[in-house]
Amino acid sequence: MVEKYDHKALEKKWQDAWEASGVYRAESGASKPKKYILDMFPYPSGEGLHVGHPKGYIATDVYSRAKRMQGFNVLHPMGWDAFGLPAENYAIKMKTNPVEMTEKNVARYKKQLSSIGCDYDWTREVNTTDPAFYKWTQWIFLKMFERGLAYESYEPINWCPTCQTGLANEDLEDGKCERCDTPVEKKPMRQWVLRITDYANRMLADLNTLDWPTSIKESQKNWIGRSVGAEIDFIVDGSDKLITVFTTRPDTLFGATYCVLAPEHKLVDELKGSILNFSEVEKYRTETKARTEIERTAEGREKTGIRLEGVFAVNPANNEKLPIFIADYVLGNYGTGAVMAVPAHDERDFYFAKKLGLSIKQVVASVFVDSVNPPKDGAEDTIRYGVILMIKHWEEDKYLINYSPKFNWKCLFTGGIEENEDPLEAAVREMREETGYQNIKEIHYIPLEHVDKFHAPHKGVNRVVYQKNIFIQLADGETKERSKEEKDLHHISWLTKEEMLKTISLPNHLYIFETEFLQGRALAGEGVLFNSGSFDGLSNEDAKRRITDFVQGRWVTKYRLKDWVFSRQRYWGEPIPIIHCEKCGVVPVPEADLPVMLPHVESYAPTGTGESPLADIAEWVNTVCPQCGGVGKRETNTMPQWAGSSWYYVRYIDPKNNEVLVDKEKEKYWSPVDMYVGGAEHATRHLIYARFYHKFLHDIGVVNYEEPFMRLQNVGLIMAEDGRKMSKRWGNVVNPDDVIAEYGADTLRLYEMFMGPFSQSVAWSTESIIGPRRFLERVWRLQEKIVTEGNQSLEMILHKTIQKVSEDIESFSFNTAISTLMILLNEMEKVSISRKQYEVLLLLLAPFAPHLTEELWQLVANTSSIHVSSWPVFDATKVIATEMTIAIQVNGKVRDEVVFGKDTTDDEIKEAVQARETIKKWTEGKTVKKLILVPGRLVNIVVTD
RNA sequence: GCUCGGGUGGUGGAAUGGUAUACACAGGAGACUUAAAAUCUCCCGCCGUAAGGCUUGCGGGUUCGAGUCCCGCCCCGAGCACCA
Repeated sequence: MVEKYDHKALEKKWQDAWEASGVYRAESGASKPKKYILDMFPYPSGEGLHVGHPKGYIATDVYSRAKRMQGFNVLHPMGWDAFGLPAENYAIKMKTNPVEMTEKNVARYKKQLSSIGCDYDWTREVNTTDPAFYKWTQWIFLKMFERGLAYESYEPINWCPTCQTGLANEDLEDGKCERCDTPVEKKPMRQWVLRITDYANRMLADLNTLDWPTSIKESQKNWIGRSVGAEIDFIVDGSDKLITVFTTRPDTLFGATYCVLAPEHKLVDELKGSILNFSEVEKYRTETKARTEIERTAEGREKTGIRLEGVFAVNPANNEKLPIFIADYVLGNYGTGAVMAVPAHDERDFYFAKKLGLSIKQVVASVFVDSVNPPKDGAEDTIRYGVILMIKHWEEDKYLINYSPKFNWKCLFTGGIEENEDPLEAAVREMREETGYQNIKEIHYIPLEHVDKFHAPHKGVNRVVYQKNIFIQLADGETKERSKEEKDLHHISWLTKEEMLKTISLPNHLYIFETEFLQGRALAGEGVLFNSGSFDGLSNEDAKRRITDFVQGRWVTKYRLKDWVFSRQRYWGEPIPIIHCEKCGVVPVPEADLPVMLPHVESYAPTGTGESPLADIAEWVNTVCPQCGGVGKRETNTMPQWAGSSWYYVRYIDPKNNEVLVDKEKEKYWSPVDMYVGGAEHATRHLIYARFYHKFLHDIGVVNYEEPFMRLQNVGLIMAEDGRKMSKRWGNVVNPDDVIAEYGADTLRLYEMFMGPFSQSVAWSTESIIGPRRFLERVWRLQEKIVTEGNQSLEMILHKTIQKVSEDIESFSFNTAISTLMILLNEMEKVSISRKQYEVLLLLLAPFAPHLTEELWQLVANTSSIHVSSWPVFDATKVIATEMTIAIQVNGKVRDEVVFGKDTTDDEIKEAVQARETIKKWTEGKTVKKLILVPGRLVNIVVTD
């Protein structure tokens, strides 16, 4: 009888032993292939960990242990992202020093991580608040400054009135501060900005080289927001001023009916003298400024704007004079801050034009291709002009449907326009011929023309018909008798609007009918040009370039991504290493003087003046200008929390180097990160910034590779049992210390990996954790069953398990790896096992349950650690089956199964399955039409009556 | 609105176009026990006494065969969004 599984004693024992022996230390420059496995380092908060936090750390621990056993030199470090607002706010609230507080929190985090059994190489620990570390954060800033990538700006930025600091675009969520949910204001102030937009294109292009989740790549694509279009100059009539617009639809230039400037556009001031209603314009601009971003972009908000009276823009395509507006639906900080408005083909311009009664001119026609008689390749295109009529009843809200039995169409009425005929006349003529009705109360164009394309078989040509769509309301029910031919061709009846929508069978006719009821719509899609001078008939895609060239426009690429607002008016961050000198201006701190230490202050509270608390410390602020030796003042803004986290992973490679940021040879060996694990919420923040930093470091020769993280896995949240997020506020937090005390670290680890797919969020279950615990106890008790001669039939499942567990760990499918181990255990319990067989189970389980397996490993007479032992090798010859189970289907339904020897021929199988009584029952009296045999799997007998 | 990802038992979930519901939890029955816990054995998608039928959000399609592929819709989650 063996001892009971005592997780408490055993976990403590091995954690101490591992620490003493340093088994997890990574050695640079070893001859072995490397794996760099990384967690997103935590911000050590005062609240400690809940069970959700370690999920990702357990995963990298499992992965790194497996990789070490598979013969890799593994780097698996951990550190602390300790600067930032939460620590500072907490320090203010608790009236403590953030430095001391950080030390205390780090110690607590480290203890908790160790109690989970994580295999970190603590000799490489980094901390962003350590001057020896932030020296290099400042150094990178200096290098960016040198290259013009860090610059001062006075543009209005996002200001959080609660946190009392400026914020980057990335720090907002729906126009609110991501930290405290306060709506941000626009505040003009001096700030430091990083030119991240210079890297937009490379960051977008290189996404293709990364093995990252699609969702993260998509988020980054959306965030960078590339769009390709044209810049086109409109001359302001009677002046030398130009309005340069950016558009992705230069093909619609002939349809431009007005121009819109952003309210803050500088041209408004330049044209002041010519604008007749300037005071009104000023009023509108003031109102706009007062609106927050949220108000301005609120869903469904009516478009507002005001015309600049007395000035006109000239459309370079046709020299038409167009009115100019300012409107806040045009943004000052995107494109050129000015647009050409094409209401027929842009939804926003359409609503604005409708509201202000501006003209709408269609220049692109949708093309509808007939599905029954599509145009034939090689046949000649002939152009025709036609009308399509929507006819309304003289009293009721009913419409005339045209049923053609010959073609089986249920549609509107159509006809051709004869030479020199007015389309409206043609419409009336066709109506009288086809319906017999005579008198008209109202007739108007439905404001969207389109093109129909089909093949006319009797002529052998393809027809391209430009259709004008026309609405007619009858005056009365007077009819004239139609010809027999017309009567046969057009069966007519009155339907309600709803019935029409259900009945009309041609998509183009349905489209016309709907358009009339919407009172027009913007056509944003593809089509062919008309009303566009010599460009008529071109596809709009072809027309884009040609019209841009025609008006000497420039083909350009724009990004949604904004430059990174990099200064914070707060205490707890890296000081920006800049000195302001009255004589020399902005002067960088010499490299030799780094780090610029963060001084101790009496009060950390933000000043709210746009200056950080550092500004109050005269002895720190006042310094000497390194250039002229005169009076200098230090920059008092600090860096955002993201600064340190944008490059920390490089420092783990060479954490103690005082000469350079990282030794380039060591960097070459360890980089890039092979596996990076963390939350999806970092998609458009940390993961964008770090890629930008890395590319910069590559450009200045500090690192060897273009991208920092080759593979990324997202960790799904662990929710509380009530389905909500775990939070003090809800009182639903589960503390890992309690779980470890009751079930042990190995059970916690196994359970968190078994809960479900790794990247998916799941609710914690107090009930389910018992499963993994029972499993470990059964593994523990299995040692009693070891005999000298193990069961040979076990070899097959053993090797299948080796293969499956290896693959599943590689793909982060830990839940199925564990279920495979459970299946193996179920099988092993049924038979006698050898020591070697038991050891395979232990080795495969070791990454998940490091303590238990280490103990058992040494109990069954091994002396070295299981965690430096070799991973079991999969032997394909061991999994060749001697027999196969064949399922028998009749018409796709499983009716029986039979076991055959592996050498049974196909013909033997086919014969045998049909001879079975269980199958005859289903095939009797029927003809076997077909027999499908899937080797090693099934037979499907297809029968008919 | 655009772009992704997803929808399978009571629950968490599994499934290269080839026996849907593996593995686990919960539940039920039994064994051991004075008893309970722990452990072990068996049952466990739905309808049906059974034979059998039905079942992967809904509706179509391709196929000998569809959770898986294609088309249309509904719902949930994520990112972007007055971005011209």
